[in-house]
Amino acid sequence: MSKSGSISNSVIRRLPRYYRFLGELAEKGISKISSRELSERMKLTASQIRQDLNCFGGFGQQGYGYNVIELRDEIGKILGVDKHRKAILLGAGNLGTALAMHINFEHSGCQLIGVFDSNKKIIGNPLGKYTILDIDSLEAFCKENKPEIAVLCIPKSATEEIVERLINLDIRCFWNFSHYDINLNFSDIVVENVHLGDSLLTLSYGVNNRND
Amino acid sequence: MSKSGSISNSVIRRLPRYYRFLGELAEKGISKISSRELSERMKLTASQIRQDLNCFGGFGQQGYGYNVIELRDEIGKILGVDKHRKAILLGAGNLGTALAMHINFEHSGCQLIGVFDSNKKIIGNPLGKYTILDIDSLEAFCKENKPEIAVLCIPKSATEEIVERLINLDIRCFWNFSHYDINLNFSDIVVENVHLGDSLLTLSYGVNNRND
DNA sequence: TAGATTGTTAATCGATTAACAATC
DNA sequence: TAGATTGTTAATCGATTAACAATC
Repeated sequence: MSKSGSISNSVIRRLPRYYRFLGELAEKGISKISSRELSERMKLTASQIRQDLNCFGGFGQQGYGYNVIELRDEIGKILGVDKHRKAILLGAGNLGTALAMHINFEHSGCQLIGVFDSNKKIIGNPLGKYTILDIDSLEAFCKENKPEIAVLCIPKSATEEIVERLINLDIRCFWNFSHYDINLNFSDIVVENVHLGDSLLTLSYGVNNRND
Repeated sequence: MSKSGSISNSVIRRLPRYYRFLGELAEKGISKISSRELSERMKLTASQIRQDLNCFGGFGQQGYGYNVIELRDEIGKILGVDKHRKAILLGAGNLGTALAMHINFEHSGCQLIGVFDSNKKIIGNPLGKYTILDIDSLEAFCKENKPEIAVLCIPKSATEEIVERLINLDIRCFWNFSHYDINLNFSDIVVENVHLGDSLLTLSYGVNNRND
């Protein structure tokens, strides 16, 4: 899909934001945009935008700029939003509930097919369009449904054991909200960590050093 | 507090992780660590650790290494975990609830003093140790309590207006979970964005390109 | 055609890694 | 003292920015 072998992480992390901004432009009915215009809206340089996009191909037209919808769709394809990869969510606490209810998995290339918890008091309860499943049925469920992605909203203490079980079930992709640093000796593993505690501490640093 | 004028963002973003790892080492009763040992546990280079730490001062001892508790405490001070900056949370939906219940604000230099929502049906309800306050009382509350930080767990559509109100109330620090890109013409503003949608798309890219 | 704007190469800047003298 | 490991300088690497020829 990409021009060269591998794309730098810095570029990849900017793609979702391009995708989002272009989507908003399209909604506003703007059909054409130049790298300069886009750079002003996104507060980055036109050079960077052109460099980033050219990692994947020449999506623009000289003298004109970029077609908003076309470019958005191309970036969507690069991100894989058109895919339907099966995902399961572990941990139906407040955070797990928030994600299951409000994250648009379908528009992000995923299909959330099951929500698990270990708390007998909530197993069987509805959670939006899901029913909370017993973590004890994880193995049976995965063998039947073969999810590829696990969303981890479980406490740190439970994570190591759960990750091992998930690895044994051939799950290699993790959206990790637990405080546990997933660190495995598998080469083709994909982990996206969202460490909210670290994020708040980063804000705290900023708050305490905002006149530097 | 810092040796030189300003510390690079890359360094700052690693500090919370150092803080966390050192805390875990301390809990395990490990009192001394070298940059090499720490680098192996954290999967980064010893050079980088020494460079990072020396942005703030010489915390180690040649021939010995670093005292775990001492170093942790120093990094804590740099991050401002000993502060008690007042914060308010806007939006008591699933995500706001998750944060109010599970984030340890006190250990991150903050003090959560109020939770607001606009939904009349939930105003007055308890939320952990808080009572959900009416967003209409935001101005009165802030004038009396003078919070410095706002945690935004509100929908994108509401964010622009709320941010303007918060700015007028002298709030300059934002932990932003809304999909709205805060982009203001104030120089001393601090924003930590947590864009969960972007995060999932980044994972999606990884899932779809994991053999590159 | 002239003007605009891309795609791409070259220059700059910053961050990471390596090396080593200082020193505990 | 000898060994270990830091603090710090120098070298390398990668990412961003600038410049400009290609071209619509």
